[in-house]
Amino acid sequence: MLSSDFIRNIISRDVEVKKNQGRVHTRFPPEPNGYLHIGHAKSICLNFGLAAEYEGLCNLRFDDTNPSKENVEYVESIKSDVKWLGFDWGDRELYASDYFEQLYQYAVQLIKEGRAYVDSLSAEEIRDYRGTLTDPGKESPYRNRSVKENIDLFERMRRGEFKDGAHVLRAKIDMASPNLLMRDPTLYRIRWVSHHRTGVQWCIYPMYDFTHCLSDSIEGITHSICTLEFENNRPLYDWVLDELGVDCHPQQIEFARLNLSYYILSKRKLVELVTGGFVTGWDDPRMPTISGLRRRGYTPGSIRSFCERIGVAKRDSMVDLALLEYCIREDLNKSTPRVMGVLRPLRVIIDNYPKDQVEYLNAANNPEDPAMGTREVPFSRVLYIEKEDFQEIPQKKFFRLAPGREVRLRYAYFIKFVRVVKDEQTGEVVELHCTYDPKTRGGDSPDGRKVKATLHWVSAPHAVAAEVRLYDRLFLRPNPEAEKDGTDFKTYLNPDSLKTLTPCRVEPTLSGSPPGSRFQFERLGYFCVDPVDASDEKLVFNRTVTLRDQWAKIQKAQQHR
RNA sequence: UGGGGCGUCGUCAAGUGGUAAGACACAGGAUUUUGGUUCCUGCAUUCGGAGGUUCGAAUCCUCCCGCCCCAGCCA
Repeated sequence: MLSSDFIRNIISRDVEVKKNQGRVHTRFPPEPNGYLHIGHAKSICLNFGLAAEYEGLCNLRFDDTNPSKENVEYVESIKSDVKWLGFDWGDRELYASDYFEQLYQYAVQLIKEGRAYVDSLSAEEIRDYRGTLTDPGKESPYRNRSVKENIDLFERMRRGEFKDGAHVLRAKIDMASPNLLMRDPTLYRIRWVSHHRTGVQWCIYPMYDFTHCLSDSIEGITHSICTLEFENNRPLYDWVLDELGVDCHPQQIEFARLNLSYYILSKRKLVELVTGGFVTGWDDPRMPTISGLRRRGYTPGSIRSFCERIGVAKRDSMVDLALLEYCIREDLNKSTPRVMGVLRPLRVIIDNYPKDQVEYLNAANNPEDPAMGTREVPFSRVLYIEKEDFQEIPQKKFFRLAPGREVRLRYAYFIKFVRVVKDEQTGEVVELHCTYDPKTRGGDSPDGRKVKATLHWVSAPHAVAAEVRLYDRLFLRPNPEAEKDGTDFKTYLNPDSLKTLTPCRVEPTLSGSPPGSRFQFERLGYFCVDPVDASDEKLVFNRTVTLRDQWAKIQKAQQHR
């Protein structure tokens, strides 16, 4: 076993002592009320990973007990995201709503045993009766209704004789419990809402605490893994199963949910970003959703690797975004073809290059992997280079193109600066004139002369226009939710999280690239063809992540000096 | 101020009485036709704090401090 964490320790021990006959059966139980995000990926990798490691099974179970917030769009997105991440639930696509009848019968059993009652207090009254953190609650006047009356009322609740909120079914536990969840928790409420799967079949719906443990039990789950905030619910989880005397009593184990710096992983807040138009949708490449990361160009493997590296523990933590970026670079570096594209084009004229000549130069598709072959890149008298690769008055440690300098054009020639042409009005650099050394074809100098920089470039007449979207972190602060003064998290939205550049110039091999295809633009970063907005006529690239950038660090250090 | 959890490097995280793994980040250096990659090197005499037990403590005990969760007919 590669990784060791407290959950795997528990399960290993259980398997060793043949608990559950040595069987391991987990489940991933999303509520279909939003899209999955990278925090869910942690749970998915954990639950499906455990099942795989211990040769067990993992169910996909939708926890769909609150029809007013759930819908099929979410169900479909969740299925496709889990699948995309590389996991398979076989024929075990399950729904808590499939157990509604069974759950109802369990509730009846609880009533018959005198462990549940129909309460007719209003929601506000129930809140008042619950007490506070320090004061015990008091018992509802309806708490001692007879079993017969409770059964009658509960049946009529099901039949639809009452309005929303008229009655609820409550467990009869202990109104003085120091654990508020044990103060007669609600088990069923009346909701005249159509359910995305059961339609109008039901007007009463079971609550999470009643549903979850029993669904686990029904499915034969051995280890029910959830996040820390459910730790308080565990006594209730166990209470329900114990009172009902079910055969299968899974063990609930809680771990800390993921927090990622410069992002937000609260479903409620992500919904807010989507509905408020702060992003273009759930799959906006700036979103930490699985669909957003996918559109951004992240690979399933990189996300799985990330989830392995962050580990599993019980302490609240904030994982550095840099780790996620490390994982995607690591994956893409090995697998992605190199290509040249100029984001902010600056025209360069090679004065001594024959006017109508075109040469095709050989370029490696991936220096990391010769098996990926080579391609021919056209070179001509007029080229584009990156604006930031020229400085008229070079700053310290800048060793790209500048007056008097010679640099290499990748896979092409050494070129030497001749003169700069500026806009008379603005003083802006509009064009460069250079000369090339024909003896350096391919990028090597026969006289062994060295050059300090290699630039990427594109032949102007052959270049293909493209739109490039530069994405950056969504928030300015590492933890936008933690600002104590009550500031709204949206205050810290990064105004530069998206920069759209157009027209950019990319090498001709890129025309017609299929949606979703990934490339490394040399010296810039990893990009993928946007699966939504790109078309045959229009190339659109999303920047997945930049390359590590030593030069950017030097510049930053110089600024701070 | 009730109850339940958690505190090990900047960030994650192993460690379960025998003398602080690993990863990311960071800092140097080597290689390099991507200021990329790769490769070396460095990076917690110390585990929230204070006492105690022990030959020996991050691990056991006591007290203290800090952070998170719970008062939905949400999950």
